[in-house]
Amino acid sequence: MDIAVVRRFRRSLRRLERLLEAILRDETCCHGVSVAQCHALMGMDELERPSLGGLAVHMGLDKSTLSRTVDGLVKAGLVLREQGGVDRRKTLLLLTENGKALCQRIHTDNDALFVKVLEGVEVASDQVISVFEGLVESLSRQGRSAAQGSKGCGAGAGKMGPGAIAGDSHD
Amino acid sequence: MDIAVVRRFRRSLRRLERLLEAILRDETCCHGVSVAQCHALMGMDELERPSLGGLAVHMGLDKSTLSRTVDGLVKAGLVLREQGGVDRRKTLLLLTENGKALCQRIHTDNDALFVKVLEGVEVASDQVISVFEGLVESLSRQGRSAAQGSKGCGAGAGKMGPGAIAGDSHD
DNA sequence: ATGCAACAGTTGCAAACACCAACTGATGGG
DNA sequence: CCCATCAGTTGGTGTTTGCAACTGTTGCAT
Repeated sequence: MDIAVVRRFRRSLRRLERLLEAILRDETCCHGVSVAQCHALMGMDELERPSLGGLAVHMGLDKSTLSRTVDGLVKAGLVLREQGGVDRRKTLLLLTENGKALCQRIHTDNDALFVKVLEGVEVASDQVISVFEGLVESLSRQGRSAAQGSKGCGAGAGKMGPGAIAGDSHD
Repeated sequence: MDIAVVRRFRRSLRRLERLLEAILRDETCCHGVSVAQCHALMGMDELERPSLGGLAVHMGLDKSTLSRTVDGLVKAGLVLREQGGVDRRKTLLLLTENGKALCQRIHTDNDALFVKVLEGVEVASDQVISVFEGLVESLSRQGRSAAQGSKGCGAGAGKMGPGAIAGDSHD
């Protein structure tokens, strides 16, 4: 494979990283909640009454990190911790009415933004998305052996080859 | 445009964000320098003896942030601050021999990783890259027009740094 | 030349986010 | 009954970031 092509790709990826970073940093961004909180909200929206640990795995975060993030959401009245199930260790997370409403608003806004983004690409949107999904999928596979090796980072699987790939990616 | 398609895209984007976050966090990642430092190194490799401010704009970072990041690189003997040009306010940044060598290593490793990633996608690599570049480009445009007014987006001049963008995207 | 606005960079300060380690309480096998 | 294990919380720490304030430089206009 042509190295120049790879370099182009990596450069674009760096650019995307910075763009996302900048976009995320905007305060109007999440209608009052922080970025991490917003992500957690989206995660809860995707899963069905997840446990804290389950959501942490889903999001690739440490449970302690998520625990604190959820604290904020609970304080803001957007999320409830539901205890007292069969297993009293578990807390299930669920959105309050306000939480659901906020999710809706966030979705609406972001859908609008990304419709524009997708329309701004010359290629047909479904194609763009297919390629993008394929890319993320592949990165996920490759990245697993590269990054996940170092420590038990959430999802048990891990297996970890001895740091073989040392992939920075953040280059 | 079909909303379901947009949602799929957004979900993939969230996933990518988490993946990058996780990969970047790997300590073997940057051969001893931090992620931000590594990015700065790459930026200096792309530009020709940039000033601190110039690199900050290029990277979409506040000059203060970059100043501190560069501090670390200078301490590590990877970068030199070159003063005393025509304009004595400016400091030009340049890589030392060690810095250049590190850049090389980082490039080599990452090229290897992303060759694998690209090979793992079913579509031809040049196509993947074209689509990806188009996407990043479009996001950059949309992001820019979206807000621009909200805050001083770092490097004053505005001119087009990937600075302030109002949309969430971090959803 | 002098005075002043704009610029380049540094430093002080605070916030967000992440991880690991240590801890508490609940579960369940031996 | 005891102890390893699991779920979640809390304490501590590090990185990364931005804004505000400050120093020194430059250049323009008076």
